[in-house]
Amino acid sequence: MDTTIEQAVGILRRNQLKITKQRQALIDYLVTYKDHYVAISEVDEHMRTLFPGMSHNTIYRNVKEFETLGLLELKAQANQTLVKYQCDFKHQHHHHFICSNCGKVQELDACPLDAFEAQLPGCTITGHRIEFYGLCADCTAKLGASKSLSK
Amino acid sequence: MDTTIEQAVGILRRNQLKITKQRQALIDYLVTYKDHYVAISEVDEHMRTLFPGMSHNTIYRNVKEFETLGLLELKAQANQTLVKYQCDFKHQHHHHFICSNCGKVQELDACPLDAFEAQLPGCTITGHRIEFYGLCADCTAKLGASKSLSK
DNA sequence: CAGCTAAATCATAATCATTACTATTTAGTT
DNA sequence: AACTAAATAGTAATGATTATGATTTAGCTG
Ligand SMILES: [Mn+2]
Ligand SMILES: [Mn+2]
Ligand SMILES: [Zn+2]
Ligand SMILES: [Zn+2]
Repeated sequence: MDTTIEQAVGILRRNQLKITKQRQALIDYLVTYKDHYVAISEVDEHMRTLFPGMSHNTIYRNVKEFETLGLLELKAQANQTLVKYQCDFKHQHHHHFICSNCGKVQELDACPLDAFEAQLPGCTITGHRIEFYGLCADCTAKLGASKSLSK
Repeated sequence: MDTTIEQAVGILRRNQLKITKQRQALIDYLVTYKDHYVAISEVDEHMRTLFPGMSHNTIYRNVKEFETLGLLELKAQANQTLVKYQCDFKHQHHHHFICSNCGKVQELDACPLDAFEAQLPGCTITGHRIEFYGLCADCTAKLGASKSLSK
C-alpha cells in the first residue's frame, strides 16, 4: 500500500516525467494542504523560499502539468488561480463543500446530473461543476451561523 | 411594461447612480449578449472603440458596480473575467448550462440544494454554484456529439 | 437657464500574475 | 562515465486589472 506521495511519484514515473527535487518538494508541500485550496502565488512563494531563485515558469508549468495528470485540481478565481491536491486519484466522481472561513474542502457524494439532463434535450453534456460554500461545522460552532460571507 | 434596458436604467436611478452615456452604451452592448458570457477584455475593447480613449478604470469599475446591483453576472476564468447580463432581475434562483462551442447560456430550474444539505450536518451553507457544460442542441446538431471539449 | 457639487470620467502609470525565451543543468539511460 | 532529452534558471515581456490625481459632467437648485 503506497502512501499518497508514493502514489503521486508513481504517476509521474508512469508518464515518463522526471522526478526532480523541485517536483518532489512541490508534491510534499501540496500534500500538506490536501483538503484546502491554496493560491498559486503562495505555492510560488513557498517554492522560492525552498529553492531561492527558482523560476516562476517552472512552478507554474509543473502545476499545470500536474493538473493534466490528475494530481491537482485548479480553480480560477478573480486574479488568482487556486490549487488543491486531488482528493482521490481514481477520480471518483464527487463534488465539494468549501468553507469560506478556514478553506477546508469536504467531499460530497450524490450527483444530480440525471435530473438536469432531462432539461437539456438534444444537448451534449460534457461536464459540470457543483460547489457549495459556507462555514464548515467547526467554523459554524466557533463563529456562529450569523456571519455574512461571500457566496 | 419596461424594456430590459429601461429596467436596467431604473435600477441605476433607484441606486442614485448617474446615467452617463458611457453607462448607457455599456448596458446597450451587454444586452445584445444577453444570454452569452463575454470576456471583459472584449467589453473593454468595444467600449474604447465607441469612446476612444475611455479609461480602462471606468469600464472595469462600472462592470463591478453593475454586478453589485445585480445587473450583471461575473465569472472568473483563468486570466480573464467573463461578464453576462443578468437573466432575471428578480434573482429567481436557477442554474446554467453553457455551450462550450457558441457560448450560449440556458437556464435550468430545479435545485438540488436540499439533497446536499443533508450531507453537511452542523455546517452553514451560504451559497452554491452549479453549472453544466457541453454543446447546446444547435451545436450538437451541427458538430455531432463526438467532440471532446473542456469540462 | 446659469451655477453648483458630488460623482464620474480621463489620462497616465503602476501592479501583479502569468508567460516567453534562451542558456544551463540534470535525471534517467546506456 | 558519457549522453541526451527534459527540466530548470535567469531574465524580461505581456496583459489584465488597479491606482491616482486632474478634469469633466449629470443632476440638482434657484
Ligand atoms: Mn474532492
Ligand atoms: Mn440565468
Ligand atoms: Zn456530478
Ligand atoms: Zn441552487
